[in-house]
Amino acid sequence: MPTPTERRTQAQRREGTIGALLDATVSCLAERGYAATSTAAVCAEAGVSQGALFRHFPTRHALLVATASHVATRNVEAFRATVGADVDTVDDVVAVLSHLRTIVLSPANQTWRELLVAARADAELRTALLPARESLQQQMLAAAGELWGDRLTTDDLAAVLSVVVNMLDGLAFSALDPDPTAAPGRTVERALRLLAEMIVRHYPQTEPR
Amino acid sequence: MPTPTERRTQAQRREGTIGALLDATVSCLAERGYAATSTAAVCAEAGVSQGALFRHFPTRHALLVATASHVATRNVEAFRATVGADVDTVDDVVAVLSHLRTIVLSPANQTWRELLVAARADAELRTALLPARESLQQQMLAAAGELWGDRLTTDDLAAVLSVVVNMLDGLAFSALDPDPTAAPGRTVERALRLLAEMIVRHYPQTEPR
DNA sequence: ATAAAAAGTGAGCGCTCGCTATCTAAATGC
DNA sequence: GCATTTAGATAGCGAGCGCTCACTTTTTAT
Repeated sequence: MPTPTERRTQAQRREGTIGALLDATVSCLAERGYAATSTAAVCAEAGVSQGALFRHFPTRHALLVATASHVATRNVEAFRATVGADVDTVDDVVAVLSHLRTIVLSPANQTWRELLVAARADAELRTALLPARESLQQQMLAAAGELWGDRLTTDDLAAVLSVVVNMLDGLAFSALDPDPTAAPGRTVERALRLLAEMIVRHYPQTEPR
Repeated sequence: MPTPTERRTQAQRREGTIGALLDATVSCLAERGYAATSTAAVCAEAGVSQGALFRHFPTRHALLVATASHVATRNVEAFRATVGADVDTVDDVVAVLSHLRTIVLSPANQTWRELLVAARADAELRTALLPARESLQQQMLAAAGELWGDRLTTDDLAAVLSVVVNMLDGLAFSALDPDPTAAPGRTVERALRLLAEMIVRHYPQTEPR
């Protein structure tokens, strides 16, 4: 006799399969890419039938948009978690940048980037992703403000944030190798340290606390 | 009677259609994205039949790889053309960065980036693109060395190049709007100027010429 | 207990994909 | 001039795509 599968309410069943589908979409996008994330692949990964998918999401587009906002909240939470340590020396900034880099290389961020790239050629997806993009940027700015808000103006903060996250995103795009630490020549580490040095030199600490 | 179509050698015909196919692939990738760049779409854009495509390229993969090296040479040429002006003041560096940004947003670079993203989920494409990637990076480093080689060591040059091009690539990925100049708040311009200021402060000019 | 509603299944439809086979047109070697 | 080789056109094949529909299973309301 198989396990009698304890009773669940309809809301619980619904929530469960929707969550499984969203998680499956995230991992599919992160490790197979946008084109290979077919509805069949997602359903296989989630362990449900295609009919179940199309009951909760009217179209593939809707599934992807829902996944986008799903990972967007995760991403901003991961970013906020980075904030917290004091950053005074160059080494402190290097540590923050390295930590940010691992976050940027996480599956959730890979997923987000994959959707952003797909949105460039897809007007519907682009407009659907717009609110999440703006909210994400705003929340990241707010989180950064809690860390360095006493040293930089909001404009400067936005500028340095743009430099840092865009550089890390660019690195993530050009880092095709599965093992990013085995980069030849350590130019990435050098670049991150250079950026840290430039930042602390340009925005020296106001005074020791 | 239709135009009698002046006589061409077989080599000329071959070269002509191959060039048309490569150019069509570039524009398709740049404005429709990787997934929508089907063999039918490329042939329609190039004005040839599918049979003609598969005569010269055994598979879609081969067409894309050929297109990759095609645009790679264009990109390094465009980058070299940027080198030439003296860069002493912050405004000079800002001008160079802005020019680099327009290059990075060009169709040839969009194509290259689209292929890079697709290569992340495609092992064959990834290995096929590897030599072009390395040669591109090396040539860009050499070109940068001609401009700033007298001020920076090779390692420092590689680091600052990594920071600059990765940030510009990241900007290109997050710039989904067709009109990049109409960005809200001018944070991009602020970020570019900040980066320029940090660079000239960190690497001051040795002496006036 | 039973009817209604919601959740989940799986076969399959129309369509487009990359690619092939068969053909005609054009250039080349003799 | 004629046979051979090369370039290009066209129809269509098998596979996979997003998605629908008739159906069963599970929960809910009475």
